Amino acid sequence: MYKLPRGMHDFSSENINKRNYIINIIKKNFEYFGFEPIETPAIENLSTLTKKYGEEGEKLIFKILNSGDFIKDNKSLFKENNYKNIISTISNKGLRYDLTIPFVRYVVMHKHKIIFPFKRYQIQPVWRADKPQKGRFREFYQCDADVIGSKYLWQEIELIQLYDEIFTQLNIPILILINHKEIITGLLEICNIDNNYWNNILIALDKWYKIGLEGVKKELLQKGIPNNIIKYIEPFFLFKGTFKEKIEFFSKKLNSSNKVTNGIKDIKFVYNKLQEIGLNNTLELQLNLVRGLNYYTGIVFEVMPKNKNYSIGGGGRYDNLTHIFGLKNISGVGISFGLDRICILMQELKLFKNIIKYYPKILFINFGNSEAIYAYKLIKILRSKNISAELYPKPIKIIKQLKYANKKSIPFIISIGKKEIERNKISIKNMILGKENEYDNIETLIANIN
RNA sequence: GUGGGCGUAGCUCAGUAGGUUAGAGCAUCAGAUUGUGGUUCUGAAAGUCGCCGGUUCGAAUCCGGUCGUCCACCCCA
Repeated sequence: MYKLPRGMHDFSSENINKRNYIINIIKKNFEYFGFEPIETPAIENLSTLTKKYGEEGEKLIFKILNSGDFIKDNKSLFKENNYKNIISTISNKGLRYDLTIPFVRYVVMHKHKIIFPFKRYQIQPVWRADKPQKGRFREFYQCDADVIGSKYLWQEIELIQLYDEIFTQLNIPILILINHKEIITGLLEICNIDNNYWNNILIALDKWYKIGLEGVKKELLQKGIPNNIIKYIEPFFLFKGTFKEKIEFFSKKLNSSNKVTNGIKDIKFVYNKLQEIGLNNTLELQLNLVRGLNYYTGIVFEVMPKNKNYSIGGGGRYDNLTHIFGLKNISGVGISFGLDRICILMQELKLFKNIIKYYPKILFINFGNSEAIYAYKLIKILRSKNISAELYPKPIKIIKQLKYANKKSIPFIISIGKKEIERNKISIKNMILGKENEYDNIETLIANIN
């Protein structure tokens, strides 16, 4: 039998309808918030894709083989046994890995005609050659909204409102976690922790909600972080309290660091303004929220469904991303929605109940060629009035045709046979109530079924 | 990239001390005197037991490999 390549999935129309429902709400709000759509190609040059991702990321990029007979021209190539050289000779293109890098590339390429700050959104699939597991596929959609060219915190405030609004409309109660990169790095500086340890510490912290405090401590010890340092930083991550109490605690204990002070100032600003504007969901300061080791530079956020411990969205500010593409001093901030996980979650929460199936509303029974012509004249009128209608393609037994309607949950059946044509009536059956009605013309029928 | 579970009909699964012709339910298709559904009844079709190789007189069953899948780890811009 046929198999799909690893990590690839077909989507049924039911899936698509559900996904479109979510996408429509996201898109609508993106646009209400002033973001404009762009699309970029699935394939980018490897030189573009590998600008930021580093060693680990590069392994996860799907590479596309160059066309032509590259063996003929590089006879000695495979004898070298150097994987990197071989790859760079036989492949210079790859599938995009995320939407941010192509976006930054887009901004740099089109900067002459872009009005800054540039607010764009992008909803497209990305591909990663990762080993698939729960909620992780090799092809999946990202929904990103980014602002580039403004470093003011009002952008952060707006993006949090965007999260708040969209998840409210999707009926998903969430927790919006927020943190600032400089609070953590400042803390690490105060502890005099060797730079070489930073990555390991950040990675361990990022797993907090997954493996818990003990897990994080264990991993830190394993990575060679001295126990006294763990003891020192522990209270900051354990501190329980309201948003305000946390801010006070951190700024009092860590005021020796400019970075921390700066980070707290930003967080405070965002928090206070949002309090005044008002949010439907809870905003929480969470020091162990890390996200993107060398990517984000300022405020970072993450969205978790209430009472679940996984993320369905995240983002943050990145100051140096355009820099690597040669565009200096341009700050960006963005958020992303995990479409597939949101879909799985909504299924779990049974939030798809009210989504209309896109099956035709009316099925015409096929009685034969001459009756079908008569039917099609009515179908044309119905379709022009935005009522979906179809004719059963074969003049087979009526029982069969009705069974088909049943299976597809088509609510109405119109039978135009010799009887009806002779009497100049239209007979429509409501499949839910089991009742049949007759109308003199299609206009009164339309008026009555709505 | 590392480790583990799983792979039998379209779907959910039975089926091992290795032994004739591999089963069930649901779904599908056909019929129950030809213009009205969901029920019921009868019947049919459907599988190279993921694939390749090995052990054996004989393999769905044991062994090796491979592909797919699920889970955990690594990582997640």
